[in-house]
Amino acid sequence: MDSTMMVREKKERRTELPDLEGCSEVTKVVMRIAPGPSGPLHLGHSRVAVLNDEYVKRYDGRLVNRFEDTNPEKVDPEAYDMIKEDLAWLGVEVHETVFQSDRFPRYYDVMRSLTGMGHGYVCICDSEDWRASKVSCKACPCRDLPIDEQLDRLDRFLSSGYAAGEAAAVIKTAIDHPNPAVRDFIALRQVDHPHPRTGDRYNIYPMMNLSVAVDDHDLGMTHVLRGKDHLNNTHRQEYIYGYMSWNKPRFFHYGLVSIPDTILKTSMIGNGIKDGTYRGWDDVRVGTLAALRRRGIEPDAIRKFWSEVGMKQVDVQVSWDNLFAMNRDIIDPKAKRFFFVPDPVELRVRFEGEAESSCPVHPDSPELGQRTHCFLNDFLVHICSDDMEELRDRGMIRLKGFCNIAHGEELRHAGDDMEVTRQGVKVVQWAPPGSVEAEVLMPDGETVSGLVEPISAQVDDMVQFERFGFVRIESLKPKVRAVFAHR
RNA sequence: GCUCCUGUAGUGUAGUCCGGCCAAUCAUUCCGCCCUUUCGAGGCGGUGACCCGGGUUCGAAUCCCGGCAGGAGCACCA
Repeated sequence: MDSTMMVREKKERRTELPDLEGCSEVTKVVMRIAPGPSGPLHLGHSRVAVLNDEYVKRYDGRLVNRFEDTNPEKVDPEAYDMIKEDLAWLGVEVHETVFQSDRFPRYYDVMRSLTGMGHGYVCICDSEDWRASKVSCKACPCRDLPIDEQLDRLDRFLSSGYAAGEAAAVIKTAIDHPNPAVRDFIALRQVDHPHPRTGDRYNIYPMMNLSVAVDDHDLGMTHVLRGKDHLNNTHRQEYIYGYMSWNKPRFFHYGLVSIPDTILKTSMIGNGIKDGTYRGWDDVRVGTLAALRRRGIEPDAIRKFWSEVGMKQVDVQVSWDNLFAMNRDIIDPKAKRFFFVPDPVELRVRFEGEAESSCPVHPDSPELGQRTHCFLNDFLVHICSDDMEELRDRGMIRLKGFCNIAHGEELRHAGDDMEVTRQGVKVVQWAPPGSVEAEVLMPDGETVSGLVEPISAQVDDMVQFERFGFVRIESLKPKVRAVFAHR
């Protein structure tokens, strides 16, 4: 029998997203990502960016990046560019960029229409009272005033005729809606705080349910992907679609993401930077894309990762192991190998004669050549203190690609018979003469110091420090500095 | 409290709509072994899951009912 028939073909790992419903019913798929510019993107944000981008590419659609900068107190002016960089790095192709802060008059117009149709009101009640009447399904005194009066109030409100916080424009849903989270919601509020992009030209700001519904409609969204924390917002926005007789996009809600021991909250990271806990947005301890980039995580690993997680409504607790495994698949074939010796100790070796060491730059790619070093008589190299202990305990160790070292009266070159490795002698990395100081920044923020052989790599390259892990080279001079990715 | 959503191995995921081909897929993790001058890669094998209880049915991860558990929302944040 043909032996190849016995071998079961390895199934390809499927990371394909399921088809998106409703794509056949529209002429052109239009989707969006809607970041709030309060900081750069983190791993959590990358999920919706990747999913939208994947679908838009699959269906040859259009992707809009809409900056949701409707809360002037939360906007970080630098975030606009940081987010653009993050998206570009991820390989997300944005066809159009929209700023909500350019569209305030449009939101006012829609609110006027809604109010004119009797679907909105301007409430001047104390906010506590308004909320309290809502939970007991009762209309506040403002809600049922005649439309003319509501329109007068709205004009006054829009021309700053009220003090900040005194009035708010509200959209009616059903005051006795069984779901308290869906009853009447605020659409416009007054904030006397300058906006990074519009200064003090406007002080009436839309709440997301108004601006999002208006924009999703105006920009022709066919499919909207969002976290399930927006489930009730979707219900609220559906009232606006209904009142305005707009076609609704299809909505999809995916579950929330958490990653053990990882901070994925922009505000928390921002605070940590302010109080000095973190060194910046790319501090390796945080979950920003900037930090992951610095650690040598490839955008394609992130894309594959989210494609596999998909869009289920269940909350997911994802683990770094899965992401790292995907990253390793990508970088392993192209990462040059070098010896890095953490916690180095001297190894003075008695030797007479000439020898040359030789290790492949990459074990699976011989064409990349060898790393070689020449030795004449007694020599001095460095090995890791743990391996020195092993040498003492066992009496022998092998310097990878070079020779065996025996520990007797003195340390001596013990030939390079590789048979010893079959007897359990450890093969270790070592730092030849001419090695330079190196520091590896670990994910916990600590630094591991040591020696690294002269390396033929460039800044930003991913390399593997043998028996240590994959690292990204951050600088080569005056000393080698690298950032740890994963084993 | 109210409303909504969801429950497949440690983790992620396939299967659930249209019951049988599911003694449940793939990946990762962990543990062995093989290979390899790395604790990387590769190969082989193993541990490990349909939340619980009823019902319908010849047959249920899949349909129905009831529990239970987890999550989200009830903001002049997004």
